[in-house]
Amino acid sequence: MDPTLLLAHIRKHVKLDLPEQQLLASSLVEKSVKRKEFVLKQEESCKHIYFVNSGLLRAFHLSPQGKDSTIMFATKEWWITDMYCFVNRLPAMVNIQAVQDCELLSLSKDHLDKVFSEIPRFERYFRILMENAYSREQLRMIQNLSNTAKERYNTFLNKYPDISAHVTQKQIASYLGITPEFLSAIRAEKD
Amino acid sequence: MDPTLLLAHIRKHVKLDLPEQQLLASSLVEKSVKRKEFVLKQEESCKHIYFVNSGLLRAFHLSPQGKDSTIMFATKEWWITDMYCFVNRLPAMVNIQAVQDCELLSLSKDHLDKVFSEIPRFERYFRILMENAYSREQLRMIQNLSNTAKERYNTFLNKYPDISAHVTQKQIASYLGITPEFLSAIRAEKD
DNA sequence: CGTCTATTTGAATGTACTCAAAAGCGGTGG
DNA sequence: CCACCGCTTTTGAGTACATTCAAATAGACG
Repeated sequence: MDPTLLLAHIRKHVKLDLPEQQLLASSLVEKSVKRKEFVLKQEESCKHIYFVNSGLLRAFHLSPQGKDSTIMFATKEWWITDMYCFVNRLPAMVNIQAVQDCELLSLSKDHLDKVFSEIPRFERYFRILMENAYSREQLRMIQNLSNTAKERYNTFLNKYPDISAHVTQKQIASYLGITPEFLSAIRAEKD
Repeated sequence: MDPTLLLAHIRKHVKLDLPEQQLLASSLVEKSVKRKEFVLKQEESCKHIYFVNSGLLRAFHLSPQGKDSTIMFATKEWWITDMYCFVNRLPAMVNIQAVQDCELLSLSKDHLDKVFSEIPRFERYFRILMENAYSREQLRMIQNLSNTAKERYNTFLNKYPDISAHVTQKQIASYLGITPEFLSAIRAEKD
């Protein structure tokens, strides 16, 4: 169990003393997942949130008609879960699957609540994370509403070069909300 | 300055003692805005977050081409600001305008940070708010990606009956990411 | 090497947009 | 109180964007 990367990430936002770091570390469980393996499946209960030490994950929703919509990708230093179902203790609406082999730190809802109570500065760290996550979603919403598919594709490439290099076009299309065929056509346009 | 509604809202999530309530109240400034008046304009600096005591507001982005995209509506008991620009102290990307006459409580970023430091339980309240806001955006994203305009329209009507009753179709269309003409066509369909 | 999936290409279709014009509705001033 | 003005909503025709389906090609993995 190596919380080094997480502690470094936390340090960018708040200071934890040594006992706090140890308490946090004791709440974490290491989890390795292989490429294509699922960390969470739709309809399952979503009791954990994951910090990515290495690798790449994709969160996606499957509609009743089978349409695949990518909610987010998560790489090194990102937290990922089905937040809605995690906080409300409801069955998951999204699948989380490894795109590459991953090393994760897993934190259960019960442990998280305990850590919040015992380490107010960790709750601050999380408040900041949630502000950023909310802001990011809002920004994505603005862009989805006001830009064409082509513009959204270029924005995605610029914003997440490391991610776009490791996921398939099908997965990017699913993130942009278009079909793989149409993404292919967009890419074929000169410039 | 009447923080009654806000204190009641906070009480649903955390307990504040009397001195904490008073400290919070002393950080708030009452603000009345008339129908059509702007609380925030794009490019301005976004230094405040607003709690809605009464009335109805709309946050929207105007693209360089003049396309109007509604980010959110806020009614009684909602907080509203351009969160991305508020937390990062950047010029606003969204406009916030009163749809109806409003009574607001305004809280500056500096005061908010001070309140976070002095009242950890208020920071918890905010952490919960941000989790909910993030979850809600994520849910909206799933629906925007996987549902047709007609389905999104029906979802909106069911989810926010009080809002849909008070905003124009043009504003709903802008929230759904479609043109007013197309929304009109959707409504005209039987069933 | 063979199989499975991703990507490309193309034709036909459907969904949503633009533009223009008419009809409806609400607020304001005479 | 009514008439007018401005904005919203509706309607329709023509167009553009994006999807579906099918088939061919290319890549990745065991």
